[in-house]
Amino acid sequence: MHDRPPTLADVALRAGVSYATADRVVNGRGGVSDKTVRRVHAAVSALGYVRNVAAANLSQQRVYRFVAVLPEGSNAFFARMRDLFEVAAARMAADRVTLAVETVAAFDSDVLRARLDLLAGQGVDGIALVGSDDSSTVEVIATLRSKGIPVVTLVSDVPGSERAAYVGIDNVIAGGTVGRLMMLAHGGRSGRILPVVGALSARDHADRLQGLREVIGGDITLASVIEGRDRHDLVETHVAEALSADPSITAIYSAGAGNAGLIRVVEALPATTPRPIVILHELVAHSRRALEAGLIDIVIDQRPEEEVARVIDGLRQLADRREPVMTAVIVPTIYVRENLPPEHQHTNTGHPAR
Amino acid sequence: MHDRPPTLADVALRAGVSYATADRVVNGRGGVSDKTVRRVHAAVSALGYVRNVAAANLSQQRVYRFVAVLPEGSNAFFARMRDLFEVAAARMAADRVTLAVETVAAFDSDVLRARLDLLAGQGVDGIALVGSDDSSTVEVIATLRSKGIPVVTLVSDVPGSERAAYVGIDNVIAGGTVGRLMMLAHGGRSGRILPVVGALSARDHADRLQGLREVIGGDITLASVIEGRDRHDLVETHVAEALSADPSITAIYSAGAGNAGLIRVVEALPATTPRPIVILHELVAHSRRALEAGLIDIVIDQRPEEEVARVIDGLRQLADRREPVMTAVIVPTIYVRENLPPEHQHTNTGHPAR
DNA sequence: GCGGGAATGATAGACGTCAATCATTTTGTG
DNA sequence: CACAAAATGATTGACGTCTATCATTCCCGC
Repeated sequence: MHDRPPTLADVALRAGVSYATADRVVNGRGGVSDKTVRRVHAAVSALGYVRNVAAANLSQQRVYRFVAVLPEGSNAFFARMRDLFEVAAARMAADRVTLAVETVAAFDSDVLRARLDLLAGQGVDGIALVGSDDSSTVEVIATLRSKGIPVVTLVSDVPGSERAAYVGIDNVIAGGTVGRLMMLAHGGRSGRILPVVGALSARDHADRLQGLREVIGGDITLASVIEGRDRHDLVETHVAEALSADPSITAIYSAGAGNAGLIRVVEALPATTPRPIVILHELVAHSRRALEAGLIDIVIDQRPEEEVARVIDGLRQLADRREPVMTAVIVPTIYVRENLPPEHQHTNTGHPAR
Repeated sequence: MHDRPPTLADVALRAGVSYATADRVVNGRGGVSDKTVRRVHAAVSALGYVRNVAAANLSQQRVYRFVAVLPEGSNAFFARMRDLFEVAAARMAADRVTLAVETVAAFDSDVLRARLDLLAGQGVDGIALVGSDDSSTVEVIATLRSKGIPVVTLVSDVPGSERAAYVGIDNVIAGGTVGRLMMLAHGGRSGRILPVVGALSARDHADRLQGLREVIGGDITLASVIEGRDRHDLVETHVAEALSADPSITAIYSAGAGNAGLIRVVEALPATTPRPIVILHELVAHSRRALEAGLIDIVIDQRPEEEVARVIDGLRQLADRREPVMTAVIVPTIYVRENLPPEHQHTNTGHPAR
């Protein structure tokens, strides 16, 4: 028979107490004798009672207000992330969760601070932001926290801050993964890897290089690091120079952005010699095309979809004061030409109301 | 100000109609003039109304009853999947979704059929099952469907059946991914891959081999296929034999189960010569340990966690008659030693009620 | 055994939607 | 203009939980 799930009224009946008492127990309002508490708990587990969250949320008419702050600009990765947040926001509207996506000038911590201060005054239940490694951000997070607004860092952590959680990959692990693949691709032969980063001072890029170094061994060496400022044009010229200057280079690892430039260099390489092994980060339009065209070998991706999902999940848990919240480590994913996920749609796929 | 999300009453007011009429429109009950329909729709989008699913579910007191049918036995992969389903079931109880996990003797379609017939009579809202390629299963699915019970196939599809969706990897793609990695690992040199499957008659294993064949080229050849019946002992003896018989083997690809035997062989290999490249499927306890120990190179995983999540999602959508449901293609994931996800906990992490 | 505080009971309104029912108004047709 | 049919309005109870208030019973120390 279709037995409906037990309600709190059922529990009260079973425990031989009134609804009010059962409610006092399950909601921890106090003023109930130990004996009765035990009786109610026994009834709860005997019946397998779980409170109906739909009803609970309805009665409390709880509304979650979250804000995601992303760096603005044309960077393909963050554009995708913005997109993902917006899709997620649309889908969550039905659950009374509002998620506003904001952009601030990248790395301008004053603007960020001003914006966050403003938000703090408006009853926001949680904030997700892309961390940067300066003291100003640490302070802002502390301020928000003191006002009871939890902050989740995303993609890049703010070490030493009071962020409730970090959602993103461990960049040392990502670099190590690349190192392992480089070892595999060289198969015991000697080789020389050309590392390309945005800037060595950027924490995440440095971490990736470190991870790489920890794993490679044998006859694999590193050429001197190119700093491309994450700009296509600079990466292009510097990599082209390095390749012609050092013919012993067998592989390229780009730990940062500006990969369209790198891809152009590879494309222009003479077809006579085997091209170097190329591994780079983030599956976006141009890296995807290059992978499909066989210009590069592997893309390491941090799965922004999953990051977005976890951020929202984490924010919701925090808003419900349901600690502890896990520091969700996302593991970097390896894409080759064959296991690419279906191309991402730009259209907002909102569910029609039935 | 904290404006609460608009309710249907707000929409009605805005549209200048009664609540009843607004309800008729949004729930498609008919009997409303076109003009009014348009007015209501305009109000809906003007206010950004989204129906409160919590309230809706509450009023309808909808209970979803799903069943997942998995093959029984000690197979590590399905044991993990069972686990995942059970954890998911516990977590979903709060949402009035019940998910029963059942096991039937693997590949015994008569038992499966009997079980499913029984379930069909008991008001189940959806069934997930691991497909097999026989006509009996096709029939059962058709019967269920005719009774209005949607079926989702999992891990292995039932081609030509009326399943509403398939959740799992495309095995040709998985094999192709392995092929690409094999090419990369051989780096232009010649090589010989030893393929190990459970049985060539198994659709999924054959697909994986086909995918492999499509991608490899150059000087890479395939040794003759070993059929290990997915049994550790058989795999162990056959692979050991093949390796000593053919010293030109540079790589092993195991498309099926029984990999503990394969790992034992690799472990026993003399340390003098470089060991072959080893790629196999499914991240379970023993494959994980082998990867960590450097005995194997790569594990291809189908992310059972994601599959479980999608199955449940899909079943819910189907139960709500919210077609069309996507045939969710899950992309195989590549694990090397460095990017392994955190070890999976066997404990049920149920959320405490607040 | 009496007073007082603690424990428990009883009950009601609110949340937003769904699914009814019945009453009333508008519209179209001859 | 009358009349039926179509469209719309008005209203109600139910879903399960939360929160609140007030009434009642219990137990303890004196």
